[in-house]
Amino acid sequence: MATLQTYAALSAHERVAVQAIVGAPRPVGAEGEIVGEGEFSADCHVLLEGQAFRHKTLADGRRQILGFLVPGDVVDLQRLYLGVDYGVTALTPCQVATAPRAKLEDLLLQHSGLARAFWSLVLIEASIQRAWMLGMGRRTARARVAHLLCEVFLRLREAGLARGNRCGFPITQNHLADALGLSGVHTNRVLQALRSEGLIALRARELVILDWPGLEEAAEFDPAYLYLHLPFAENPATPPIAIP
Amino acid sequence: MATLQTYAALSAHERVAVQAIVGAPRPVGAEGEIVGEGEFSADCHVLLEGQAFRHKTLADGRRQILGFLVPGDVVDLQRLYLGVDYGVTALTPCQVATAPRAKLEDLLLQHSGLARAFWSLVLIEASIQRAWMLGMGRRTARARVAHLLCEVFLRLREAGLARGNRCGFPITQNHLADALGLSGVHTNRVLQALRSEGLIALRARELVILDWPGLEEAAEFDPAYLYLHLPFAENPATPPIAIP
DNA sequence: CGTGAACTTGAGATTTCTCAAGCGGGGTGG
DNA sequence: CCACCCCGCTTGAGAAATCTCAAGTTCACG
Repeated sequence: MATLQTYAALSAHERVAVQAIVGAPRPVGAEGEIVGEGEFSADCHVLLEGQAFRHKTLADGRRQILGFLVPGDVVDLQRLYLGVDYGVTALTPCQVATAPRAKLEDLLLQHSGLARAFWSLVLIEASIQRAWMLGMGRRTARARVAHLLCEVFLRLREAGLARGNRCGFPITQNHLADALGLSGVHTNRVLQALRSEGLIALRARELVILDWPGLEEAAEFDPAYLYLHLPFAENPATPPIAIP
Repeated sequence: MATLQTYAALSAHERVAVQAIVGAPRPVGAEGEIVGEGEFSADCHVLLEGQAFRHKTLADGRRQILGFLVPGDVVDLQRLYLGVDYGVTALTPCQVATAPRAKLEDLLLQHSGLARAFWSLVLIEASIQRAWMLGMGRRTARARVAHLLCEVFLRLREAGLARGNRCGFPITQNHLADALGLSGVHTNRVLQALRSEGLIALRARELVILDWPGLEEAAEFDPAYLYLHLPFAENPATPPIAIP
């Protein structure tokens, strides 16, 4: 809800209308399946708490991660008019709310503010997908890794999950590899390079941005494609905090 | 319009309403810019005739093609609520219609059939993008090339631009390379392999599918993600036509 | 303390890239 | 009507990036 309101001013009436169709949150454990790959459901889902990722798998088991979800993201808006052709898996314990597809459709037809907000959500999702395509097709491994770290950090911060220049980071190196189209080994080596250059610290499921401008430069990162509505400063402060 | 109706039954009233806001078609020559990268416009555009592609470019000039457009596709639906973060370039001479963004938005709020049709368009576009991500991240060069050929052929056929097992193919090998995240040289070598295996013939801007089942297998292709509304047979016939 | 998942490291194998040069055909101006 | 030219395609060969396989190592957790 917080997220929806970011993309369009919702009237009190609209907020109530949404709450009226949303079912009780369902908890999903870490590693748990939020949506099975290709699974049917009469409900759309919203991630209220926790982090998750969307993925597709090839016949031989190779997996591609299609995106990471943070609290406030709609898990399977695609179901509004089509089926779902991917799976969604929890990275941390999650709370997932449901909304019946048909009722959600009615809501969008009746409330222009909601329609606008949901349109923005899909369009931004598509925009992020295009940024990933550019990265996988044309960026070096180093730039790709750096770019994804920038993206995840900003999105987590927008979701209120960062403290200063650090955030929880439940994404393993193999997840990163599957998201970037790299092998786990190579991803590991690139991360070590970024660490040794003093750009980041990453361990124990926590990411620390040590040099944001440097990381942005390594990634050729421009946050425009995320369409963030930054209530904070444009860039995360690179704080005068000593490396632990 | 033909395309829109594919995804939702439109009433006569709705069809008239769309036609009322669409401006005169604008011709764009081959290689011409339909939408400049990041360019502002108060109009959304529809490709009426011709073929085109969406692309993004990195600072050093490396280009990633994000998708190919066939007649009936909306060029920049993203403009409905966001700006556009890519360019669109014509592959062949095109006719492009315009619709003022604000009027299009009103239309979608007033006509549920239109809303449904346009929602389907974005959702399918996003689905295709995910399929490309899977390919770029996790498929071999050979499977990637084969997959794209399958996709383009089916989409052109749906647009009425194929005759039997052949279609015009204005996409150069460098375009394919930029779409697949490969180099031009390597793309060339993969195409030669597909030719020598008797799967395709590709020359003089025409693609001939010689062995559809074989090509599908090479690509691990499943057309579900295209959400085609095939009025024809499920698969293109692999005809008993001799290789020219 | 024991354990397992995640992370590291090394080394050789592949894929894919880059550079560089030549070929071909169909479009066009003479 | 034909020769020329350019763009797209083809080929070769060495270089670079990345992968795979196979062992460790570390650390959070029970």
